[in-house]
Amino acid sequence: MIRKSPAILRIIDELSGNGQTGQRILLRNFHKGQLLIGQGTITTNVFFIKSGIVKCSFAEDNGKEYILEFLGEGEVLGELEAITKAPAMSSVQAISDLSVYMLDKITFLDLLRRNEAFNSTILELMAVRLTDTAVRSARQQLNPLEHNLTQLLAALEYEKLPCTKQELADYLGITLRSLNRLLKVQLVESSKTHNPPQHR
Amino acid sequence: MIRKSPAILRIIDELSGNGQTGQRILLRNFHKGQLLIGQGTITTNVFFIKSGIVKCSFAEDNGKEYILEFLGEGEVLGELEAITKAPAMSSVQAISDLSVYMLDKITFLDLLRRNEAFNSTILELMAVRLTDTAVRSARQQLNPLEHNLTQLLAALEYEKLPCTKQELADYLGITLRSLNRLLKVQLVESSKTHNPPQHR
DNA sequence: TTTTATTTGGGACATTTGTCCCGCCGGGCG
DNA sequence: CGCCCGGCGGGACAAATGTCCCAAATAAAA
Repeated sequence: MIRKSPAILRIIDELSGNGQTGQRILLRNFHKGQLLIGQGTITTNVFFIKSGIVKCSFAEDNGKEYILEFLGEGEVLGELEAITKAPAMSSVQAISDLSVYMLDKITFLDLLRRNEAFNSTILELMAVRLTDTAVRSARQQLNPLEHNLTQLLAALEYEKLPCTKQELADYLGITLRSLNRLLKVQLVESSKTHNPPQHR
Repeated sequence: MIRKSPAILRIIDELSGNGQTGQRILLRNFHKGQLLIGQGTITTNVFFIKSGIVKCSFAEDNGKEYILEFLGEGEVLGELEAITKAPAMSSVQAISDLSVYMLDKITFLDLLRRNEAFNSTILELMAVRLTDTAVRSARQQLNPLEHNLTQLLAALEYEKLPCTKQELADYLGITLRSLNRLLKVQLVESSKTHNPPQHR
C-alpha cells in the first residue's frame, strides 16, 4: 500500500555523490504537512524520497479529494510533469517528516537520456505504477464487498501509516462515515468468529 | 475517450519498412471480437495498432469486469508486460476489425534500449497514460453526479464507438441498469430545458 | 490548566446503486 | 414462418453509501 522503490534510491544515492551531476542534486528536508507539489501548478523540480512518506492526492472542484497513492523510500515525484511538460496532475504532501533529493526537470530529463540504467529503472517504475494504478482502479469499481478484506490488510499497515481516518477514507474513495461502518462490521464479524460474545 | 498516439504510429510505420528491424515487425489482422491478450497469461508479443479499436479490460473473479480504456491508432499493447516481465494485467480484445504491427518482447526491449526517439516517445506515452488513468480513477470516485456530464460527452463519441451499452457501463464502473437510469434522467432534463413537454 | 480544534464514532434519514425479473424488439435459422 | 437469443428498457425492492448532525475523546494552543 505504501509504494517503494529501493532500486532508484540506490542509483540516486550514488549519483548525488558523483562529480558534476551530484552538484545538481540537492538534499532537502520537509516536515510533516508541507506541500511539495500543488495540483495544477507548473512544477520545476523532480524529487526522490530518501526517507519519509508522502500522500499523492487529487482534488475535485467540489472540495472532495481522492488519494492516489502513498509513496515511500525511493519513489519519484514530479516525473510525469517533467516528461509531459504539463501542470501537476495532483498534489503531493508530506505526511511524515521527509528527506528528499531534489533536482530540476532539465537535469532529470538529461539523466533519462544519458544514463541507461536510470532510464530503464524509471521505465520499470512507471510500468509498475501504471499496472498498480489500473488494477486498483478496477478493483475499487468491482468489489463492493472485498473492501472489507482490503480494510483488513490496510488495518495491518494502518499502525505504521501516519494518516488520519479521513485520509484512509479518501484513499478508499468512500466517506469517513462509510469507513467507520465497514470497520465496525469487521469488528463484529471477527468477534463472532474468534471470541464468543463477551457480556458487558 | 479513445486513446490514440499518432507519434508512435509514425515511428513504427517507418521502422517496419526498414532493414533488419523491419523483418521482426509483422503486420497482422484480427477481426472484431478476437482476443489479443488474455488477463493472467504470459505474453510474448507487443502490438501497435495500425487501425481499429480494442478494449482493454480487467476481470475480477466474481465475473464482473471493468474496462480500463479503449485504444485506437498508434496505441501500444503489451508494453507493460514486456517491461515488467509479469503476466498480463488485463485482457485486450478487438471491438472492431483490427490491423496491428506485432513484434516480440525482445525486439521491443531492444528498440527501447537502442532507439532514442522510440524510447522517449514510449516514455511520454506511458506518462500520459498514467496521468489519464489516475485522473479518471479519481474522478470516478469523486463525482457521483458529474457522471451525467461524462455521459453526455460519452454520448457524443458513442456513435463512433462500436461498443454495447453493457461495455459502456463497464467502462463507467456501473451496472447496465444504472446506466439506463442515468441516460433517462439526461433525457428528461434536456427535454425540460429545451423542448417543452410534448403531449402524446 | 482551561480552552479550542481536530479527530473519532455513530444515529437517522435521503439518495444512489445493485439485484432480480419481465417484456419488447430485431436478426439469424431450422 | 415460428423460434430463440442477444441487446435494450425499465418496475420493484433490497442493500450500500452519502448527508446531516451531535457527542465523546484527544490533541493542540493559550
